[in-house]
Amino acid sequence: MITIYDLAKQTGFSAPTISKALNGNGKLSEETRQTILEAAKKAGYTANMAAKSLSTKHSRLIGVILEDVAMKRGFEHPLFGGLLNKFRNEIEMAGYDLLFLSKHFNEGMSYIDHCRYRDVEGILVVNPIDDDEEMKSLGDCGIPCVSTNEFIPGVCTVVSDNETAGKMAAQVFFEAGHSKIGFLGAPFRENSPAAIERFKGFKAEYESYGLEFDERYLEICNAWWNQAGYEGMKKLYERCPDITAVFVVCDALAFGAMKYLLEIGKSIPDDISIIGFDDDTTVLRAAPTLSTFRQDRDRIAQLASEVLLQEIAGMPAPQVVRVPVQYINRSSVRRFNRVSAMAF
Amino acid sequence: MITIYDLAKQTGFSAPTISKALNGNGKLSEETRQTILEAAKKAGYTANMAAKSLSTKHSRLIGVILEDVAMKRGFEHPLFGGLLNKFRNEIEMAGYDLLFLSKHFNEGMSYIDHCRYRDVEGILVVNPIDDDEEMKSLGDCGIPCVSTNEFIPGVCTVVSDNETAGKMAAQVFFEAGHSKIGFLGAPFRENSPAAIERFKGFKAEYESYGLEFDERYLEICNAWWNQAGYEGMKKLYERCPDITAVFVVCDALAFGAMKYLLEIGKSIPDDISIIGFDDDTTVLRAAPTLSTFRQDRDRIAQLASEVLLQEIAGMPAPQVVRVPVQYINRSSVRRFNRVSAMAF
DNA sequence: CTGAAAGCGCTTACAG
DNA sequence: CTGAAAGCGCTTACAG
Repeated sequence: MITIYDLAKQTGFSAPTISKALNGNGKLSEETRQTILEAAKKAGYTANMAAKSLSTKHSRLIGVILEDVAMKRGFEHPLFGGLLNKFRNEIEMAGYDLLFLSKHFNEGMSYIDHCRYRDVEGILVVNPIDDDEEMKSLGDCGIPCVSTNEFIPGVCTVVSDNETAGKMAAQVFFEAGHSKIGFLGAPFRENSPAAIERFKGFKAEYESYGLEFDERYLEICNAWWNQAGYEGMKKLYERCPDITAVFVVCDALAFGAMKYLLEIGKSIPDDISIIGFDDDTTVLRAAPTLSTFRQDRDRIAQLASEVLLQEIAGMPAPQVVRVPVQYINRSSVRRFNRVSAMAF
Repeated sequence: MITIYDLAKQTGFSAPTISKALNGNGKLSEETRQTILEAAKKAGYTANMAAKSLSTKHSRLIGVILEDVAMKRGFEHPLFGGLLNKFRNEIEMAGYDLLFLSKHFNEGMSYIDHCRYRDVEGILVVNPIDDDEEMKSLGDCGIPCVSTNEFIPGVCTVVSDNETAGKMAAQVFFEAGHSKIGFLGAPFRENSPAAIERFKGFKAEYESYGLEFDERYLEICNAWWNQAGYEGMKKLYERCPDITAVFVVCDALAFGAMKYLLEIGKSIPDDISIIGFDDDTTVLRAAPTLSTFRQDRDRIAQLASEVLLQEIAGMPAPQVVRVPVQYINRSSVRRFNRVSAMAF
């Protein structure tokens, strides 16, 4: 391993001068800078980040909270995997590396201790454990922080515009001639906007048509996973067999719901129309292909990295950044003809 | 941030003594060790890894090569996402953190330079770019290395027993009464065992029944992705409409193949049976559910981490470690009755 | 424009 | 069993 001192010897300059040349700061004659850079290149010099980090207090590390227990699926999450790809690219362009925060060291080191241990400069919260007490203190731990789902006090959240999406879902169904529309939700957790906000928008739009939303048409599944969608759909359908459409709060649940409906001999969309949420990478595999709202993973990741980098640079961050969602019409929504549509 | 010197002042011992107590090495009286540990706990002391790393040359970092360009899908890969979850857990239990190696810094830093930059102690190669020249030198870069797919000179590969799986696929079909069996492959790349080995086993088993495998029944799709499976299946079927079964080299391709077959009005498995490979997390969503070979992500990850940790500890590694694959029978294979079966 | 000195927080021989 | 000294590779004021 070759160091700054080796370069110093080779070029005849001092270590601090080498450092300045390499980092492009301080005043140096163009000539010596060139000499040094060439020597560094020739020698195959690579800086040692541990030393840099120790003396500058800048580790160039971004901590990521991404859990894989229970229904959290770590890298396998259908939304967060793509988001992380993009976030990683953005952050690397800025010279940072990702470091996954963990509580698995020494009988349960906290996330914040892990950050101190590695001198992490910023934190991306993707997927914390439900109701993790530590989340409450993240906002004032002194490390810049951004979240891409959960609301955390004092932390900027970059998240899809769920409420508008909920409204759009209701609109799509209304315009296609539906009026008996079910809502298949997931647990309404205070800090997790996804399910609550989508329902809020959906209900508001529904009622803006002068109708009252019957709470019997709302079924909250007990998780975000296929089987929960299957069971939720069963309950909803058995309670309200008159529904002609269902807005499902995520694609995974929608697949479960479709499975149930197909099993009992219903046709989608002829008997029952479905709209999902996420635009899961595998949506195209199932038949019928699911109409859904695409969450813009790339945009969320990009904005999250921008906000975080700005915070690291000392600038303030907004409390929430909303990212528009796109409705993708495939083949799970039936359009009634004009007459039927006017009939409701 | 509290340091070892703070603890030294508080307890009256010297910095080296604090260090020994904290690390549990060197000879120390049980009493002073306890005093120091308590003080550290009380003060909320967290070691600084940059300093540790600089003085010990041990970063406790494992570099991971995981690309997301082209058909590589980074965190979204259906097999590698789960593998990484498990690998991450294993490696964290051993006190290491993951660090994703990148070529995105300073106009194209190499993986190896990235490793030196961060003092990475070991490398996991999950998903390199095809024919990356740098892979050739990885084996003798001096950093312990393990691969979970690609064959790399001088690097241990932990990988599914593809050849046996290929044999099993042929067996399953034969036992179900099929004899006109197609093979839908993916690019045969020299260093990438998946497609080649599965075909090799399949063909060997096929021929062990005294039949000759007609190369017209082999179709190589041009990628590992749905659309390629669709197109490959179209070619294969148009060339050999007499097939009653197809072994597809991965589930993603199988979904595309099934889509084509369903579109032209074929029934699966009544007209054509399909066996896939991987056991994609979303296999259950499509109808019919795909019979496939489950690659044991957890076991591969666990063995890879064991091998890597051992290498780091200075022990030699085997060249290849094979992990058994499990056939999962779902609903995409038709069983002919005994008479038909005897007829082939 | 360039360099000598000191420091970042920790560990490693080596004394005692 | 405990501590003084030196070093890991780099950077930051501060002189000159």
